[in-house]
Amino acid sequence: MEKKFVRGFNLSKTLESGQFFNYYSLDQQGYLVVDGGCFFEVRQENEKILFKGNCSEEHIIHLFSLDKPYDLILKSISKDNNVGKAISDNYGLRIMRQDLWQCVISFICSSVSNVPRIRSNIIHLSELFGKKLSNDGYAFHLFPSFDTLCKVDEKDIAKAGMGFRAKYVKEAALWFSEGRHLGLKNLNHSMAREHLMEIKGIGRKIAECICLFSLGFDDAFPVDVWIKREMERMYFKGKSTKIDEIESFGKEYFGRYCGWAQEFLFHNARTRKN
DNA sequence: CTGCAGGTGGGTA
DNA sequence: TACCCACCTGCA
Repeated sequence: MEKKFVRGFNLSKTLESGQFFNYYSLDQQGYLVVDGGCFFEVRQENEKILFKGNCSEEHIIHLFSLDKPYDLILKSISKDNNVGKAISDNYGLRIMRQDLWQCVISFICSSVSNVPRIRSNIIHLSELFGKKLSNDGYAFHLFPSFDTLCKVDEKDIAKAGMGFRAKYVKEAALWFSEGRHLGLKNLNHSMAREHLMEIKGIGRKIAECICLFSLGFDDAFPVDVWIKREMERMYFKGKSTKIDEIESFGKEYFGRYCGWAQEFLFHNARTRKN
């Protein structure tokens, strides 16, 4: 196991916050994390993370955004008691930057769905089409490549249980195999979002998720029904408000790290009792 | 059994 | 532009 000292990081909260789906719980608060073709075992002991796998420390730092100025970010989005409380309840939660292809498929699967089901879709896709590996006496699968999935029949993709989204998964695989994703990392936020929306099954909200959870645009602000309800309650006196209006309010109010504010509010709304 | 869920695309006025 | 509704499937 390699070790790394970390501050302002909570592994469990980050992995289980609904931004990332390809992980398995192991014994002793450990996880197996799969990020595209990369995998590692990881666990946290206070301000130390222990990890072992086929990817570098740099990859893990990038994946968990450990290179970003956490306390500065928190300070910049701490506008009021609503976010302040969400932050203190979830200190250590970070935005990840996961493998682009895996992120695209995960969020295509997210429409009108829920976290357990999205995880199930991703894991089934991996079991059906991803490379099988063994590690310390257990087996798991890498996430299948787009080159693999673009040769698979849509009907077979659907066996992973994503229903009507299977055709969008297939379309995304073809889009990637044509190399359409290659320039994405050089585009600015709004160009990248527009480009992603060329894929059927990716609209505004999912494109923003990919910008935030893979491409590292800290000012992406996806508005789903959870955030919508939460922000209507907090900032619009409970009045039903258009998604566009909530998005522009969020960007204006929270500033260049508004995506991080979104994640804290989202997590807060989703885990609230009752 | 019915109804609904972390959106989107396609159709209509 | 602004609505409406079907869409797979799992789970209440």
